[in-house]
Amino acid sequence: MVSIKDIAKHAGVSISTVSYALNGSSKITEATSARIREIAKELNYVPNAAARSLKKRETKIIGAFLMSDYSGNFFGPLLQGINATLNSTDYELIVCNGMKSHRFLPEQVIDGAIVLDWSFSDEELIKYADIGCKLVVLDRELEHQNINQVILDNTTGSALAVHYLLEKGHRKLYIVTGPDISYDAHQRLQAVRTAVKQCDDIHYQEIKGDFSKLSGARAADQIVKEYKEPVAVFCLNDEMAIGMYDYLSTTTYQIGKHIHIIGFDNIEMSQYIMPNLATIDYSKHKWGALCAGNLVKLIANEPVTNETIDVSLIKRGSVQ
Amino acid sequence: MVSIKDIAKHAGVSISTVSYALNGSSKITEATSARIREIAKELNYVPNAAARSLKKRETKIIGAFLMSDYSGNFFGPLLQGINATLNSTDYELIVCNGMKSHRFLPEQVIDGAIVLDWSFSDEELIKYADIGCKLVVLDRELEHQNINQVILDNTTGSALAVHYLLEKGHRKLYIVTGPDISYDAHQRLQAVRTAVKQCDDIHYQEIKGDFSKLSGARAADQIVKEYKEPVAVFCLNDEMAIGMYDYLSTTTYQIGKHIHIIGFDNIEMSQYIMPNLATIDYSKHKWGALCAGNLVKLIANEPVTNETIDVSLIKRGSVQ
DNA sequence: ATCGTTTATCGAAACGTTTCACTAAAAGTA
DNA sequence: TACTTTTAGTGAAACGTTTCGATAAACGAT
Repeated sequence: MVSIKDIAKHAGVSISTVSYALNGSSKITEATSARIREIAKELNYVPNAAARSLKKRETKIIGAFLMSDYSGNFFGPLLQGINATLNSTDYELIVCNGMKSHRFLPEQVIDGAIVLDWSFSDEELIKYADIGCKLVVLDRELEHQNINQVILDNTTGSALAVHYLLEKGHRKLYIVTGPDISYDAHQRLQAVRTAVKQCDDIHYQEIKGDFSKLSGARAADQIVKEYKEPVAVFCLNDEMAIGMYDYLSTTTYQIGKHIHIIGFDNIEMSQYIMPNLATIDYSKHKWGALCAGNLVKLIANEPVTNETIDVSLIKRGSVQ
Repeated sequence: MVSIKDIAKHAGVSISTVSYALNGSSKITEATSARIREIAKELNYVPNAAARSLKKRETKIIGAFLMSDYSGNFFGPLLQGINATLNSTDYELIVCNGMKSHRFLPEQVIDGAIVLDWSFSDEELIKYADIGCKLVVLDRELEHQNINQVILDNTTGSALAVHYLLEKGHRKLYIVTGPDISYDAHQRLQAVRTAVKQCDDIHYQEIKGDFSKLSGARAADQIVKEYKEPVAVFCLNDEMAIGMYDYLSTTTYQIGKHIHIIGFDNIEMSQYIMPNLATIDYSKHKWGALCAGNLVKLIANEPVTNETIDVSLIKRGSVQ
């Protein structure tokens, strides 16, 4: 592997001169600078990232830690938003997943991270922040010098969904919950309970879910077994709603007639399945752009403030 | 940041002893080894990745370079397959995208890469392979000591699709092509031409596409404008077929009746849209697992052979 | 007791950069 | 001319590891 040292030898200058020249320092005269660049190109020189980051204590890489299964529907637009912002900086993005890559944070493989991943505990993230890691969290609230939050307005979202169902006259409500560790699931559920508490003439029942299609299908199974009259179901994310569609397509129950369903997230699929899935929408692109921008500022020690992403109701055929 | 040096000081030993101890060398007596580990834990020591990889010339990270827009439908299962294999090794995966991260290869940020990304030219990849990068390519053929191929059987796939349409009695065929730079698009198109050449009683027409939904919608627009009798369309990927669905839903033309459509890839969405999209399937999970396995072997300088992934026809309602 | 072996530890070099402090020559100033 | 200032370049230390070769102590065998 050709190093700066080889270039120095070829050019008959010191290695520091090469370093300065290659980094465009004005200390070096244009003539030698050009000659050095020339030689570097000839030798196919490429800087060694490890050496550079060892010395400079930065890598110009930021990581996105996303919940683990790459079920892309949800993350695609978010990552696009992140990249849209990052493209005008000198940072680049890597997407990480799985417990093993947690090491990237303390080992300084990356300069900062965007976290939407329950496999990190709050304690773990704080530990990393304590040793200087810069983090933007999308799925929890954490007050720390080195942590910024950009979170969804889950509370409003849930309220919108529940009120929509009530408005439509539904009085028999099911809710399919999310995993216990998920902050979003927790917030959404709390808001549902608050909204429901205000009406006393309704039948309300919670079914345990975990944000997966499969758990949505299971919930549908339970609902079908107990079925007596039309019901409305609020799935705490679209993925579970789709699982419910899957299951119901094997039965005679019709969505939008016997069973009314609303989801949360407005993933791409929700406007393709039939009937289209009513849901809670928010701009994933904007979310990504915002968190990336904040992370870059955080790394540069510029002031940043926590943000909340607005949500809105999307009425579609699955709720009549 | 606490380093091995701090531990050495605290333990009253040399830094080499600490290094050996932490790496579990048998040279160090268990007693001191334990004491050193103890101290390391107390001080919250974490190794510095840059320093280590500078010295060891490896990072234990492998990169997946995927075509750039994270439209997850396609890549999700592939990445899951890759991770399934990698989980039993000491490598971990990062997903990279965009021109900027090309640097990861020559700068030795990663030990190897899986490439499915037309933003790399063949020449560029060969240049990297020449300087020692280990690569598995999924979207081209490249013979090189440091490159392994795991590619799709596009030819069979296209033939299956065309014959299916012919079998169903269709004689007016459209094909929506892919981007010029894509090897897959190219191979699929060639196979279509070969298949079509064998029949002389058919009307055959190519429409330019680029694998995006939008280009599918545009193609649909053109087809509708020329419409006289029922036609069959082979979109070279599912994404474009879905764009076609989008467009046609704004018209009175019905899929499976006026316009028959088959795609390629069998992405998740294709079994949710109505009518379900006929397509060419292959196991993305297996594809991922295979290429990851080969890459790990390649890095370890074990022998690997190029592979081809089998494809199969999936008949669905979009073709009658 | 003596000599060779093994064992536990250490010192120092090396990986490829960046950057501070320095120097010699050139240029500017009075 | 004699002085200061600027310019262009150099040397060496440092970043945090790993690892080779050396060393001293402990151990066995004779």
